[in-house]
This record gives sequence, structure tokens and C-alpha cells, in this order.
Amino acid sequence: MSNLALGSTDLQATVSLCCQPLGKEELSAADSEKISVIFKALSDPVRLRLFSKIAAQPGGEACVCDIQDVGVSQPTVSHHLRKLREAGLLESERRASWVYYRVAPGVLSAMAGLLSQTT
Amino acid sequence: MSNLALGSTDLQATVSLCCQPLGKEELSAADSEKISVIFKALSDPVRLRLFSKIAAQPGGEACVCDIQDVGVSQPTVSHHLRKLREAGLLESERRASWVYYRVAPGVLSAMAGLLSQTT
DNA sequence: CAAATGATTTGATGGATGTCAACATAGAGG
DNA sequence: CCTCTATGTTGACATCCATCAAATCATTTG
Repeated sequence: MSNLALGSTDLQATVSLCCQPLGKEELSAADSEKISVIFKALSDPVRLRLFSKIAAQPGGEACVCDIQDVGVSQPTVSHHLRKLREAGLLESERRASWVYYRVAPGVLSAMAGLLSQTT
Repeated sequence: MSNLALGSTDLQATVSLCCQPLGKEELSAADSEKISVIFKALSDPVRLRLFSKIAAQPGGEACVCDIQDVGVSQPTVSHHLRKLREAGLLESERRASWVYYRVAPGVLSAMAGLLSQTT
């Protein structure tokens, strides 16, 4: 593994550019496929917790070693972080011995936009 | 099956009352468990499409017969609608021969709040 | 280089889940 | 009642997925 965009989806293109808010216009089959990937990434309690730990980090990023205490083994943590990265929700970068994860830019606002009220 | 609240989670209590936005404070293990249920409900393409069809309905509700063309069999549609209801995302009501589904009140705004930007 | 630390990958396994066919239930209308 | 239409439920099955142990890769340090 090497750099930021490796194996990740362009989430901004996926969410921001494809869809009206859910309450405004129904999703096409294709868009549903794309967006469900994002919800699926957050559908596991451990993954959601890891994502929240990173999102809530003051500096906006967290070392894997700082977020490992979620009740599962370290390989499992790594597996979940990979899933989050592949879904386009996280970016990762190696600095010296450590790998840092951060929320991909635009992710939170894109998802909030999808769920925003239109009434 | 009979009425609105049958087998459903109180989603407003689950989402609105438990959590700060993801970018603000990390979720507890318990809250992660609760909220991941909601994401899981939307993690299937067919379910997400059904939910979007209902959410985008002008009157705010849809008869099952109006949203069945999503590429799977009728029992499967029924199964997915049940999952969405059990997760607290939808409510259902029988009127004459037909069953109507609508988005549970507060759901969209609660989820949007969870993902709202805090920066 | 060798050892140690941090992180990912691989392989295996038990459990969860989406799907359909068949059957059951509910109401409408002869 | 009996039938037709609209939904929901059950049972079976194939696939997906979370998890861990073991092995591997990457980087620092002795």
C-alpha cells in the first residue's frame, strides 16, 4: 500500500455529483448501487466507531495505533480501515513507522446533503 | 402485522438524543451499535432504492404496489420493507387492500444532524 | 545485518444475509 | 362462501462477511 487514493472511490463524484437529496428525487438503480456502498461501509459497529474516532480527532487524522482499542484484534482493525478506505470514506498515509488515516474531504457534507430536508 | 410502531426502533431517540455529530465527538461502543443498525438498513441497493422511492413520493407515502419494480421478487420486496421498518426508518399502515409505507418522522433530519459539519 | 515495532495480507471458519418458491393471511366483491 | 388481488411469512440455499491466527511487509534502531 502506498498513497492516498489507492483503491478508493471518488466519493465526492459519487455522492455530490450524482444525486438529489433522498426526499426530493428517487435514486436510479445505478446510483443506489453506488451509494449503498457508502452506507455499507458504516453499517458495521466497529467500522462506524473507527470512523467516528478519526472524524472526531482534533487534527483531523489518527494513527492506527491510537484507535486500536475497539475490542477486536489488530488485523481486524486493519481490515475495517481498508474497507472504509475502499469505500472512499478515508484516506491513509504512511509517515515513518506509522500509518495515519483521515476522513476524505467532502465526505461528511456530501452525505449530509444526501439526507438534507427538502420540505 | 398491524400498526405503525410494530417491531420498530424509536429512531428519534436513537439518533437525535444520543449523539453529537460524527466530526465532533467519538461514538461510544453502545451508540455505534445502535447507529450502525440504521446504516445497515440502507446498505443494500434494493433497500436504499425502496427507501428513496418512498422518501421522494409527493404525498410522503407509497403503496407497496407502486414501488415493486426494483428487480427482485415480491416476497423479497416485502422482506426489505420489513427490515427498513424494523430499523425505524419506515412506518407502515394498511388501508383496505393496500399497505402504505412512509418515512418515519425525524429520520432524515436526525441522520443529517449526525453527519453535519462542525468546522 | 539483525532485531523490534507497526501495519497489512492470507487462509480458514462460523454466522449473517439476500434471494426465491411455496404457502399463508387479509380484504374486496361477486 | 369462494375467488381474486395484495402482502406477508417460511424454509432452503448460496453468497457474503467479520473475525482471528499466522505469515508477510515496512521502517526504525541497535
